[in-house]
Amino acid sequence: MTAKRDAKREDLKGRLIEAAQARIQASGLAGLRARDITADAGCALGALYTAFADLDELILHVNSITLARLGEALQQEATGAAEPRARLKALAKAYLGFASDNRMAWKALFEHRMAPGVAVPEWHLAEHAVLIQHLVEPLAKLLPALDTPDLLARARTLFSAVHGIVSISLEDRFIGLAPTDLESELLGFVDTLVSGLETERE
Amino acid sequence: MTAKRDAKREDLKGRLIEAAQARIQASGLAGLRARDITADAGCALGALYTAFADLDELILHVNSITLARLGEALQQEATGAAEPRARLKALAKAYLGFASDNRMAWKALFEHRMAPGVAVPEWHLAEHAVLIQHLVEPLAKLLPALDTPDLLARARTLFSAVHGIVSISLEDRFIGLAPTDLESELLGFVDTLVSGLETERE
DNA sequence: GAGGAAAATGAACGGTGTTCATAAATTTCT
DNA sequence: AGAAATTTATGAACACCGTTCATTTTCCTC
Repeated sequence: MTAKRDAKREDLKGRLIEAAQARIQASGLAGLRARDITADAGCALGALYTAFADLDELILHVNSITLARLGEALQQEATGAAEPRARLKALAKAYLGFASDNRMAWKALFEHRMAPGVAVPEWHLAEHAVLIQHLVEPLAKLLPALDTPDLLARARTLFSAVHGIVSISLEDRFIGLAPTDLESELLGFVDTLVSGLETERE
Repeated sequence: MTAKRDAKREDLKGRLIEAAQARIQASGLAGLRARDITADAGCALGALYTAFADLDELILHVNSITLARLGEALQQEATGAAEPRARLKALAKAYLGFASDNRMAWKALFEHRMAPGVAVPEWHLAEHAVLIQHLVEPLAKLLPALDTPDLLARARTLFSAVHGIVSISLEDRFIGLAPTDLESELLGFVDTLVSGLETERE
């Protein structure tokens, strides 16, 4: 029976993930240090490498949890309005809300890069894909003539556009908008795009 | 007369910028090493810190040059078509073309982060703002009722959306589109958005 | 409980950006 | 033009990073 071993191992993994999550939330991905994480988790520096292959793998697990939380936030909105326009706007608003409420964790999702030549694991790519799935259903109602591959492409494009708007606004690179202006700007954008889709359908 | 001093100083700066630019183009921002740059530029390691405050300042100068080249690429397209729809599509296409032709340099524009607590210098923010300016004129034709602040907000939103579509597609995070599909998807997006803007105007 | 296997430890390693006493080069003064 | 003063180039040294590994400690099997 190796119960105690496995339990300790899982406990250590959990504490490391939690510590890394807290550090990311506080100082962002750039401020993440293996020595800080292990100190917070109450273990030795080397213990991190008995639980995970390297820091990247640990970050991937933190991002997994963030994606799950983001997925829940979107799921709540997706079950609300039935009309495609209202639902897409609700999803965009929820995405913006999550991003500004969990700024550092959300930024980590897209800032993190694997070591050169190392691909993102398949299971993590699949978790990202879920974000797009929420858009397919309302888009299908809006564009009944499209087949599945085309719908997926449109959904990915729409997600990318919304992500770009949220992303650039929450960075300091361009002159920022007030949060309330950002929301109305984003919802206006979705409105315009939906109107365009309806027009083209005719 | 301090002519020789200034000339040498400018020459050193130029060689460092050129070396950094080549390294970024070859291995990206993540593969940039102070020792590699100074070796390529033919100077000692410490010389970098007599020409620039730190690596960040050097990267900022490389990004400046990239922004200037991107600006030229957009300028060429901006003087072509007169119709707003055609011009916005030409600009989006040019942006995508520049991004895929200069992938590493383009990525560096948005991946680079200053040290924590240090703001991006004003002169560099201004260089970014130029990207948006190209969109204002065609948008003004499309939306004659809007005042300047609103036009700027719409232009920034449109740029962010196009940037998001290009950005996520050129990364490996989501399932990628073939380059040719990406272009038609992007142009279709601009088409839809312009149609939406025309509809709402009525 | 004894013996063996697995895991935790933290000092040590190689590599990073940055600094700094020293040396070289350039300008200024007489 | 030559000497003194000032600025700049140098690269070894520093602090810090992720990661490794011989050693110790803990846990499982018998």
